[in-house]
Amino acid sequence: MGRSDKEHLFQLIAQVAQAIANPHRLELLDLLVQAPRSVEQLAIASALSLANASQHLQRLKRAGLVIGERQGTTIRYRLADPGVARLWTELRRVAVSQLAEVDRALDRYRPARRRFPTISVKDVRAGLARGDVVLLDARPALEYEAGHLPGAISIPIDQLPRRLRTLPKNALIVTYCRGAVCVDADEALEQVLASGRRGARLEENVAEWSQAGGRVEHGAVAL
Amino acid sequence: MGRSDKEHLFQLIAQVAQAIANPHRLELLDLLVQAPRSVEQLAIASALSLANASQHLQRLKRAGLVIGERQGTTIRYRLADPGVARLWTELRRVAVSQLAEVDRALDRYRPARRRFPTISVKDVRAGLARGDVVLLDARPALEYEAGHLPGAISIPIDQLPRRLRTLPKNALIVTYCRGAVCVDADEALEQVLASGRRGARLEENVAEWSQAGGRVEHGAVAL
DNA sequence: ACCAAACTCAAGTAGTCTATTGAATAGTAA
DNA sequence: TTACTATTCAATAGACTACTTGAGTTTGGT
Repeated sequence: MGRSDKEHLFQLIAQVAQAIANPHRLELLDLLVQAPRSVEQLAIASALSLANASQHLQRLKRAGLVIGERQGTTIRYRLADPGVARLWTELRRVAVSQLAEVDRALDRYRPARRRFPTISVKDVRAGLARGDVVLLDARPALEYEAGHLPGAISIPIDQLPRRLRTLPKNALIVTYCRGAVCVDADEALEQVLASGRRGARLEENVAEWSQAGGRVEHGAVAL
Repeated sequence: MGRSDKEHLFQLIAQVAQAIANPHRLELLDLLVQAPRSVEQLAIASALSLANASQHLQRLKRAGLVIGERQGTTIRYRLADPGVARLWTELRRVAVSQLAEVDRALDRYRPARRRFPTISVKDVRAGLARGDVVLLDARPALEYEAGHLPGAISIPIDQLPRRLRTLPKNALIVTYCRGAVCVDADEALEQVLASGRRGARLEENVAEWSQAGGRVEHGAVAL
């Protein structure tokens, strides 16, 4: 139990940090927080070459952050533990609050984020209980099926233009997506507001909702 | 708001992760979670050369994780935000729970950790309220002064042999130190138990106690 | 048995990170 | 001014990391 044991311990913990110390691997994690996926799906979603995505995923696997399971001919990767989602959330929070540069990058990526109203988890819960809030999940159907907020309806952002008119006129339409580093809910909210409806954005994602004690529903899109 | 803005955003967040992706910088952070210190103090405590410690600290500063303030001739580094301590805690938790290798390294660094009884924050609170628990802070006095659990007494591990007899015989002696990656509380507990007293170790450190809603006391050693 | 699909592996190059050394700077004290 | 202390800076060699390309492996279908 000397210094070399201590160094070894910190060395191992640092290896986990190294695994998340790469922008592409963070994007892969952010995708996997939403839903398990195959290597090819992940490569496409993150605009990586197949071999590159595979290698990044293996690095995450070696660090114990994700698990890859063979399902017939494909390999399905998923988060190894909900703690991994918490780690990613905490990293994002620190980065956003401590580096002004990250805040500026967020403004560039999500130019509308300060213009639009936001709403808290607590107020959404109350609104759902009263029945005067409609929760709109703007993510791809795949992610909605893997887990969504109770009572949320699935309208992937690319389907919203033709399904906008099905939304009630008198409710508050609350949009959400993958969370702080995702624009889908912003774009959905833009269309909602442009249609004359009232709306707000929930900043949290499904993982954060769940961490805040919220129940998560699974299963197919209700039609 | 295209892919390049998204890539830039992930790039910046990854820079924060890179800052913690080094064993020496993690050790520096672990020290700074306990108390602010000068470059020289940090270099000595982490067994780094002065120039090397300085460079690592600057990297942490650039990532917004620590702040360095000139105080006369020395520069005092401290955590930039309590969120940084949470990030380090979360990283440690994920590493310990997901990598069996980390668990083994912990066993080597803290061989007694499974032999000795542990106690939860909740039970310590109750025991303190009843008055049948003595809380022993085994860290250096500097760290005790920067913040300790309410009612804890300071007996740095190197002073324990000669102050052991001042501890009551009939109370439960609960030891704590910097947390999961620190052996001081183990060593203190070993001596406490060897003296025929009852004892237990608190795994949490001051930062985690505080995150769990506990109050933290500041100020000099009570004699 | 053979083929195709979905991944993984190996090797190479360009780029990045680390620790050390010795020099430079900013405050303090005489 | 000068000397001294605490810290930072600059340069460098050696060690890792990332992405690409092309070849290899495993599974399922025909």
